Amino acid sequence: MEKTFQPRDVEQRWYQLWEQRGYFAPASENPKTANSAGDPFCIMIPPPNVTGSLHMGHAFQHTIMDALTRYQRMNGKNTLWQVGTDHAGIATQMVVERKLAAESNQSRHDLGRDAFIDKIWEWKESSGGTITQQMRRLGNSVDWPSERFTMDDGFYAGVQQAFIQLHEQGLIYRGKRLVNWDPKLQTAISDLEVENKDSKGSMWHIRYPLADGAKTADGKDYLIVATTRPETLLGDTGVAVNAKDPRYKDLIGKFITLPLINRRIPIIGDDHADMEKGTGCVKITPAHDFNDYEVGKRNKLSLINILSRDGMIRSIAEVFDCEGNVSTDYDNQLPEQYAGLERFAARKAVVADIDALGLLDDVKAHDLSVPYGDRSNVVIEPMLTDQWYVDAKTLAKPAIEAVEDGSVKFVPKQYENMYFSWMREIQDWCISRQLWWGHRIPAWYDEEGNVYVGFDENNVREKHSLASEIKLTQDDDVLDTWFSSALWTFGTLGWPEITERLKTFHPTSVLVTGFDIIFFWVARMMMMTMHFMKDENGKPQVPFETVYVTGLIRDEAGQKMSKSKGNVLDPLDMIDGISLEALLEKRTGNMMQPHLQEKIGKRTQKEFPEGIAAHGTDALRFTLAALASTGRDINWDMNRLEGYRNFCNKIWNAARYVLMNIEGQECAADNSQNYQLSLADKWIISQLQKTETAIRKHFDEYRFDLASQALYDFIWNEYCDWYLELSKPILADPNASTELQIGTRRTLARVLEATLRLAHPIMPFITEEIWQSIAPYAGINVSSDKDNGEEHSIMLQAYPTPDASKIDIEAVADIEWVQAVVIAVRNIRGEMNISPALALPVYFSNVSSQDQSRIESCGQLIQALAKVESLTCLKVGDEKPASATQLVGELEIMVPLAGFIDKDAELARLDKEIAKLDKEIGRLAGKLGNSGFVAKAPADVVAKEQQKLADAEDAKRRLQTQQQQLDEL
RNA sequence: ACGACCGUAGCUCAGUUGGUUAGAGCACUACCUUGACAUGGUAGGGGUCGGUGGUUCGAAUCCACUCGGUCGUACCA
Repeated sequence: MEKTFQPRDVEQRWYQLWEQRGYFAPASENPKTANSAGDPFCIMIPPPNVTGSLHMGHAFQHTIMDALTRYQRMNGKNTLWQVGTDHAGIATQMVVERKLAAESNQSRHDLGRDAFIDKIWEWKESSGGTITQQMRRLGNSVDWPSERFTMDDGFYAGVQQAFIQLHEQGLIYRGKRLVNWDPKLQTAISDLEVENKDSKGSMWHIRYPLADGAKTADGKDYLIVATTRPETLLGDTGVAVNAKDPRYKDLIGKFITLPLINRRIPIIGDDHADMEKGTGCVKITPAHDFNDYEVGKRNKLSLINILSRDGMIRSIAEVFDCEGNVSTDYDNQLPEQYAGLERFAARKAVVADIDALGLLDDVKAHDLSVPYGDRSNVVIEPMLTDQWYVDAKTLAKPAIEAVEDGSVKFVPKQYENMYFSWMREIQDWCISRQLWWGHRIPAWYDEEGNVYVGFDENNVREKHSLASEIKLTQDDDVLDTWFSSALWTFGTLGWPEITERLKTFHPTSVLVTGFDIIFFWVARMMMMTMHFMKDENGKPQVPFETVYVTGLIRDEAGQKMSKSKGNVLDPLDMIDGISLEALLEKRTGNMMQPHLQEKIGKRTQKEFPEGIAAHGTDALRFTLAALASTGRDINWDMNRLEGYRNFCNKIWNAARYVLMNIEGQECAADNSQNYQLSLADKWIISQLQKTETAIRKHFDEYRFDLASQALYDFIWNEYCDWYLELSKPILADPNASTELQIGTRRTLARVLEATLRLAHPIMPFITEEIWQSIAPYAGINVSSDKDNGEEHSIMLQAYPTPDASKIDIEAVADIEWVQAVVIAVRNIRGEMNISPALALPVYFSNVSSQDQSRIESCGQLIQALAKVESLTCLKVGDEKPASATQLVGELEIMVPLAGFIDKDAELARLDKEIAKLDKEIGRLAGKLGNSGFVAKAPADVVAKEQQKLADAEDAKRRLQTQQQQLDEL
């Protein structure tokens, strides 16, 4: 074995082997294991965006999913980790558009829809594999042969089926509504994709002249409305006042002459107008504001759309009545000076013209939050368009109940509130998008505008008995990407076909995802799945039983990782390492905002002056697991990664030690040899059982941080620090019995072997690599026997199960005593600055019979671990040498001064010890002196405290005696 | 404005239903190349658990208020 662990050498070798041998497939589909396949366990991957590459958040979630999958696979479950990618409508379309523009200076319109979609597929074939390769590097045990893509034929058919069925059931409808419109991408987006940003703007107060000579109560011939978007006045169809407002209530039913355009619009009474707020008068623009839209509907106001789809002022407005039908109630001519003006330029022009007319009453600075498209980063415009909607309220009902009654559980639980709050106020879901890349809406229109829904044109004609001469055209729009990913859990398993997999693995077991997509994805999967999937009794099936919600991975300063901040870390760079030059290129090359380049470069240089060292996949995974306390964001810490890389090396070297000592030696692998277990053997075996219990519990409770901690603690602080050291004196002792040495070798091998299995779900590679060498010494045959098809991998071994009968309480107590004595001697050595090379004579006094027998049975261990030259027990009455003293319970441990201990140093050390005890005694005495405590605290607690006080007082007394004696010398 | 979460050692984080002297890793100090490992060993230093008040015999833990931070939702004529 190499002296240090070299992850690069082992990782890919094992991954390829696992994949080739089909170890990731469900046991039920492997002829060798089909009969013994246990209960199903299934995780659906949140499909990564096909345009993307894996970031630290993926690495984190994938580590958790893989750990769960491997853990359950080793527990004998029939496991499936279903993999796939999402077509990511807008994102992918934008990537390919940009590429097209860069390469041939063409737009997608130059190319045409079909040719453009071909381009996307080409691009997907050539670059869509990035993620899957990265997942292989992370060791993810996903079932590759069944990988799905949301635009695959089978999945596509499922999406169409879902749409058609929902439409037939009246749960999908088409309507003219206000939507969030992205003028740059020219599509509707959902309000979840809108990001509200605070900004400083103005509030313009505008005079609206009253028509027909009407006057306000105080004699004015105008009303004042306030607005942050003055250009929308071109679309005003009313002014609202509160019907209770004494200032204006008499004006209700009268009219305003809209400035600039001389449109005669009614004054209406509506509660939307708040008497306390502003002037009490509100301009109503139903086609360009969500609140006004509702007011308009209530008051039967017309809708006037003044904007084109790209956010320019139209020359001719679109006028509709309150039902959305084309109307001639108003003149559709808009002032020509604004025609074709971009909306923000129009704002300026309108304000200037109003001012010129003397109608600008006031302008005030105003803080407001402005909606931006999260992809396009332009201001979103409420826009009146025809769109398809899902009746979300109906679908949400059972989905809410499933969480209420515990059919679906969130971990941590508090996310259920977030889910409820959204689901209970859910609005109908706009599912059409004006894009080319996606699932095209399976709806056709005849020339009268009648809609027919079906799988394809023929199917539609047949279904509706349409003559072949009737011309049909398919809807141009595609479905929201989340519509298809809402079908993910059952669509990937073959639905609408009822496949074996669907029957076996649905509902799935656990969903691992970020809190940021609970609304986007989790809630929608709940709605769709429960609508389409029913069990044999017709009861809706949930998509998954548990939702494990992860936090975000942030940088070390708690900042979100983003390209524009230049603080993004690539998980593969943690694994393989990267030079500073390459990292700089990665962070600053090909930037959308070149002006940030210098800042990011400097920051990177400062943070990683040497680049990043290679740490290996196992260290990365262990770090992520160790930081995964539930539901909390993680501030990434390179130092922890380094610490856990060292941990990998520690395991490696422990294995090296074990192999060095068992190779070519008898270790009772097949139990054909007699062996005897030492106290140390029994102790480490006991500790192993406890660790197994703890780690299983932690996995079952999704506490990967605690599982990692328990593993780390056992391997480093028990197995390496103590057990390996305890094994040395036995193996090195020429007088030790053969049986005892065999027992030690056997324990070295078997405990390590079990520990590797314990660690495997988190650290798959290093455990497999070592396991292959160690397992034969633990009685496991690992050679591939092609004839009977036997193949061995730690992946397919059983997860360790604790055996309470192997816990030897006495051995544990004995070794803990040994540890205490060894630490006592080491403490003296350390505090007295005695060279570790120097073997010390040690005296014991106040020796109980139990101490006596322990000294006899374990003296050799103490000598070896504390570097002690001789052990001498003093009898009662024997004169104690002048020495440095430590206490282990009643037992006094002494290292004589002669030769190596400075008297003053020892006196000072005793002072320190006594001061510590004094503090303790004071605290305990105070507590026990409190009558309330003694009277009310449980008896065992009081007794415990009393014992502690007595022990501390006794220890103090003896240290003081010691101090006195020393002082008198 | 409302809600959720967070605030524990220099840094990143644990701390189970209230009950040893509040833990870990990294960093720090001293000593050490000892035959698994210097990506290491041994010993040590470091925290009034954001603040105030309360409940309790006892509070990092429960309650109220408060300060700071993150996120979400709402409002924004």
